[in-house]
Amino acid sequence: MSESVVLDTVDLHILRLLQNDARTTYREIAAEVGVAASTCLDRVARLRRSGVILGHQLRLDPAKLGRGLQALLSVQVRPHRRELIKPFVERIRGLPESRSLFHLTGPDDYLVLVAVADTADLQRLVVDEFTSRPEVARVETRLVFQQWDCGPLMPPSSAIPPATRS
Amino acid sequence: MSESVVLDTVDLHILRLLQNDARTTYREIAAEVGVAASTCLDRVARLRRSGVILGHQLRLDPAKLGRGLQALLSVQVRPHRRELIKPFVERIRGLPESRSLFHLTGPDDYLVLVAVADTADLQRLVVDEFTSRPEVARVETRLVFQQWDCGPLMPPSSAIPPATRS
DNA sequence: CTTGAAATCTTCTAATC
DNA sequence: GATTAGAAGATTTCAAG
Repeated sequence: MSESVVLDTVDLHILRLLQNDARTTYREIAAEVGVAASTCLDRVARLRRSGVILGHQLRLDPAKLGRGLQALLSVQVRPHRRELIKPFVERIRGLPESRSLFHLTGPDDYLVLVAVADTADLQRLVVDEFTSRPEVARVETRLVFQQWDCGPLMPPSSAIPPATRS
Repeated sequence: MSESVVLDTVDLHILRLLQNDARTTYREIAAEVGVAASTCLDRVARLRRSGVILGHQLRLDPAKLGRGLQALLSVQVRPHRRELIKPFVERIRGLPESRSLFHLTGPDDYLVLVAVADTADLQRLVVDEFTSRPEVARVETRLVFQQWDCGPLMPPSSAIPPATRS
């Protein structure tokens, strides 16, 4: 299902440009990469079909939407059994405050990134949606001072094939 | 700089649709929301100018790009002084393995989400780029079993104004 | 905010390599 | 099989009301 895909330099160039700005037009990409616009369309369609491209997402500023405070909640769910964790995950994903959720190794099972209005809002969230729940054994809250997104996601250089594609 | 912005129901409706799929056309949005396409264009341009919309991003599957393993690294930087942390942050952001970086409250100063090929790659990364660095006092590594993105980011209902905008 | 027209972009087809 | 150029169809964008 999630096997690695063979990408040539054209695919990589297109991905780099689109990661920089997902609204870049096929004409611009074509001019930059040096192929026809219809080829770019083809390549992007293939990258979508093969699952490399999962979707196009809008990045919003939580602070501008009245959610100026972000926090990471480390959560222990006990007992850690399927019939308990599935509803837990679905409930957390559905919270309007949740931004992303990780299932991790280590003593803390889950890490939840939340965006809230202020510390009072955070307290309400932690108490009402986490610590007061029977399946939640422990919650550790850390505030986010600052967050950075990193460079484009690229395959390791060892994974880049020498020249042509299959 | 990051003050909250007044959004009416049209803005919110547009944001919800675009967060669902950032490639939704203005015609579709217009039909759904019940305004003219040019109004949608206007609204989106305004949301961009006001900083609510930070950009359009392509979501990629790391596993398909030969980075099938993700991990979270909790890092203590000592001493925690500006002249040390700025280059640290810039270096981490520049690593091809880094996906996002958080500066946090609590004993661990930074949390880094990284995507690597396998555990050998992760070990190399941790040793070469973290533990062997003089400013890095401690690193704790946790693997990501699974990750979920949560629902659209929306303002708290208390922040939604009654009817009209300025 | 809307309409409607102009400019641009996407997408398809047929032909080529 | 992949790519191209060009045409046809959509979409975006602008000007005017």
